[in-house]
Amino acid sequence: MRGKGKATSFDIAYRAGVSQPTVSRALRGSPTVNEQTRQRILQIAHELNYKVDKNASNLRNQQSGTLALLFFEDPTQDDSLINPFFLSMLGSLTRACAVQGYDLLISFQQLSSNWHVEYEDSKKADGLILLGYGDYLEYVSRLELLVEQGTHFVRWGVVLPGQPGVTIGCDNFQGGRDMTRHLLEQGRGNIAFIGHASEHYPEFLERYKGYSESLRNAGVPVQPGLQIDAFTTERAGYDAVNALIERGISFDALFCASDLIAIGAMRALVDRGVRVPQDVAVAGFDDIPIASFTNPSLTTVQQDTKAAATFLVESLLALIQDEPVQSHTIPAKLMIRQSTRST
Amino acid sequence: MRGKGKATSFDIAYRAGVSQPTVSRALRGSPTVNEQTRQRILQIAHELNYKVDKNASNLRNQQSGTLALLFFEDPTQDDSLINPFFLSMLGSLTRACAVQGYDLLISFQQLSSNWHVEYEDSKKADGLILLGYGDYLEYVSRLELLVEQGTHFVRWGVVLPGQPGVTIGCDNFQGGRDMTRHLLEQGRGNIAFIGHASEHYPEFLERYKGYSESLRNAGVPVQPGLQIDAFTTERAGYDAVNALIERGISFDALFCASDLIAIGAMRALVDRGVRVPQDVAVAGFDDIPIASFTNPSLTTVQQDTKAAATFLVESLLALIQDEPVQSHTIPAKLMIRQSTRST
DNA sequence: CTGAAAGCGCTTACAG
DNA sequence: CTGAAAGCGCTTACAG
Repeated sequence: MRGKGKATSFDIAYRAGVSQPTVSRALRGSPTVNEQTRQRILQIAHELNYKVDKNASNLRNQQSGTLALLFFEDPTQDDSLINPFFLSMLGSLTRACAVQGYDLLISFQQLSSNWHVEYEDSKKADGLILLGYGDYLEYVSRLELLVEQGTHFVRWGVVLPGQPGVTIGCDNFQGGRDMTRHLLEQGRGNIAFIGHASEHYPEFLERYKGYSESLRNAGVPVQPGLQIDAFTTERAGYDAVNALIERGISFDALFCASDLIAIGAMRALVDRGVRVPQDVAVAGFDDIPIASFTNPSLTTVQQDTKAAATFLVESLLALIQDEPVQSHTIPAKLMIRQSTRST
Repeated sequence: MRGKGKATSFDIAYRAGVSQPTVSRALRGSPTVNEQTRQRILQIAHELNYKVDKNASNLRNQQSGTLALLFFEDPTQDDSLINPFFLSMLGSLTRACAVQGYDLLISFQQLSSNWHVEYEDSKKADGLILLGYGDYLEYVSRLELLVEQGTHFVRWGVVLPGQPGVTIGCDNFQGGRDMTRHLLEQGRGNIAFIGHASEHYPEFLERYKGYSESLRNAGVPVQPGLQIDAFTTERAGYDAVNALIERGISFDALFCASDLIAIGAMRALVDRGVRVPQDVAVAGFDDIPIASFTNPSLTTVQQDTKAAATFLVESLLALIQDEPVQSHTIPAKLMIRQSTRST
């Protein structure tokens, strides 16, 4: 049935005894095609295992039916260190795209590369989804450039006033606040915060601000010495806890800015014979799949990746259709497990 | 500088005072273009922020410059349960594609869908990379169909004789054998195997066969009661250990067919007050990033995802160029950590 | 070294 | 309801 090349709409037209444009119309569900004719065409298309050539239709339509996910990371990061949270996002995004009939092109970018000019221009994608970690202050200027260029994009991050483009994010502040309140309720008075708390990492900063607010509300002083920088890796969490202990800071709870940090932190505690949660409660952020299977299971803040992906994709498609789109914050949800049980 | 639409090669030709084909040649590095002319064209292209329209060039070239990663899974799987091992593979694949100048289109497929006919036909991808888990016997017939159709594809899995298509896989047998020998050397005599051991899941089966061989070599009888089915999730590992204990089977080591299973298994042991590794040694397979941060750190078998991705992509590109390609097995590497320390 | 021409496979006004 | 025509932006023989 199939010759050397794949069947084209001309092949179908020939067999159906109609013109090629009629085939195109029938296949695209145009209401102007006679129902019998359409049925015949669909039948033949099926027999020939015909698929519309996307390159041709996209060229003609000046679009691609594809969204590009640009996952960017610091150059220092290793492939295998990708935060499982982003994997969940990736899975959810792929599904959200499929629901809308779009393909997802994925590209891992170093922050150093010029990802911000590559994609839409080459017409491979109708819009960009930006996801990842790295120094916000370094890439915010690129966001401005994207806006200037008229590139369609959405990003996952913290919604800030005056920010270029559309951002979808979880309510990091609320998550940080709720978690800290929970720790206080469990009778913990010396809560350390492990993670960066600067404008370079706005998500972590928001979590820290939520933490600070809850402390203040409870009349507990916010001690700068209880905060220690860490990137979102197990290694960083491990090292941070050791550094904290070596500084001679005493604490009875660790609020870690991510689950990976928390897992590394728990490990450091255990290695020093500190019991979790009896001696020190540990909490994370993200609710990665492994969080309920650590030992003890990890109390954390859930970011709803399914909702996030749906918002990201729908917002991007709206942008592509020149509809007005607002940044949006998704509520965070406390997941209380064993690692913060009362003493 | 830029009007309503993006710049095309005609815009550049106009400004450079040459014909459009010359622009195309200059941009593609044809040696027949005058060097001065080329420089002028490159300069103008840069000024106009020109990018070749991939839809047009792909249509003309009858190719896409894109590889599609079809990640398939059982319908029961949840987005968030994707094995971190596949994330590592994904990261490595993306990089391997980038090295070759290809984009990677990613698609999550249910085993039930007809992923095997969608991609190459619609010219969105020049070839397919198949990755995932699920019942091998269910999809092997689809592989045959792919071969029949002349679809270019490679898959990650177990290399078996007479198998359709090209397969790249890790040496699961060797990994299983080495790990079991290690456990025996640590003085463990009652090693349970947690994971499916049937032809439906060839990777697990190979690991089980390696396990069996090491036992036999050591004169230890292979007891069917010491094997218990489990999919590759923490939950399955957790449940399997409980089932094993409730069956009244005694064991002093668990060789888990994946790290996720091992993590769930360790959790189940701890919940019952069994000490790891003092009472029971636990080993996994995959060496996912978290393996070195579990408590105790997890002894496991490393699959080299960077090598795997390189083989997969290079093999696929060779297939696309109609070069002969062989299936290939990559050595597995023992990673000994705390969870299997001698008692 | 360069240009005029053809064509990749589709979609959509336009005409009937 | 359907067809003839144009054109999306490129690449590559072919001719000079």
